[in-house]
Amino acid sequence: MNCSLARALGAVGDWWTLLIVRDAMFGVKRFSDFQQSLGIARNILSARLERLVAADILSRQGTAARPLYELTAKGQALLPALVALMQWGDAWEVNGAPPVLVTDAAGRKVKPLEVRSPSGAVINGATVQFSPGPGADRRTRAFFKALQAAKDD
Amino acid sequence: MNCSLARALGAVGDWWTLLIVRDAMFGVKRFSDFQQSLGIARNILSARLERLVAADILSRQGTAARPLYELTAKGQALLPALVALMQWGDAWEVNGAPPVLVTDAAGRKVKPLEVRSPSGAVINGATVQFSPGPGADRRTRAFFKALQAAKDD
DNA sequence: CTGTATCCTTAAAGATACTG
DNA sequence: CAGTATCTTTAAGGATACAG
Repeated sequence: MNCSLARALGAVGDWWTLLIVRDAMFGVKRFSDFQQSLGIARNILSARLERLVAADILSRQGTAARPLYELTAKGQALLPALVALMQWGDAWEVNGAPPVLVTDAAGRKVKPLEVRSPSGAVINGATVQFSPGPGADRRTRAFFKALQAAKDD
Repeated sequence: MNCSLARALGAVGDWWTLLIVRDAMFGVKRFSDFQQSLGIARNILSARLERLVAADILSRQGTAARPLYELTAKGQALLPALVALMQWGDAWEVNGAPPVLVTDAAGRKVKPLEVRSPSGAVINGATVQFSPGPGADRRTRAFFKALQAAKDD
């Protein structure tokens, strides 16, 4: 599919994978620790870790007998997406107080993520616009063209 | 699971659901348009739309015979998460140019999302910290305690 | 047009036992 | 400790036909 989101979901778009990445952000590095933390079956965890290493989101460090799984730069780059989802979950899905705080090194809570234009203005779901980019294929262009035509009605 | 991310994933954590929300952000409103845009089976789309309406992420407008699915405030609040994933996909998963641009109303590309501390300093995967929040249960607290102990080794 | 109802096939997940 | 190998069960998805 000609869409960045679909490609992102292809890499981290299932339940367990994102939770593994979250645990890795927390500092979990060992097979058994992931397994215990997530309550995931061993064979599933094994497959997911393998996929994440193949996708260069995790790297296998330590010894072969006692590996450590650590986030690569690509994996660390998922932080905004992860935080955005956690903040949304806190704001809209959880009744009551957030179970996990995201902070800087000094323990200060991070700010809510906001989409901003180059001028710094906050963009929301009502003001955001989408358009075909330079990498759009014919189908994507046709899709947006039809969408625009429908709006003009 | 005592985690905001898990709850977020429970609501929008499968492949199709997030793509439907993305289409809704684009401005797609009709059953047949979702179906055509995504290439999803009708029964699956039906089930997903129903779930999204039940979760108050979409609302059913228009007539009963010809409904329009529109994002609620809760659905629109997914914009940062969606944009974060798209930006990550563009930066790390796609070779070449981005297929879709996210812009403000004037057509200016939005800035990359960044996690920031209250002081405005950018926080990345290396400097971020996590800690149990007020809503943490015993298990979550024990988890972070064990994690801290492991780091002290 | 917007679904619902069925059937079928495949894939994912869990449990468990075993290996280096 | 860190997996692999198997087996079984369940759920998800797709195709298609039908209904309001």
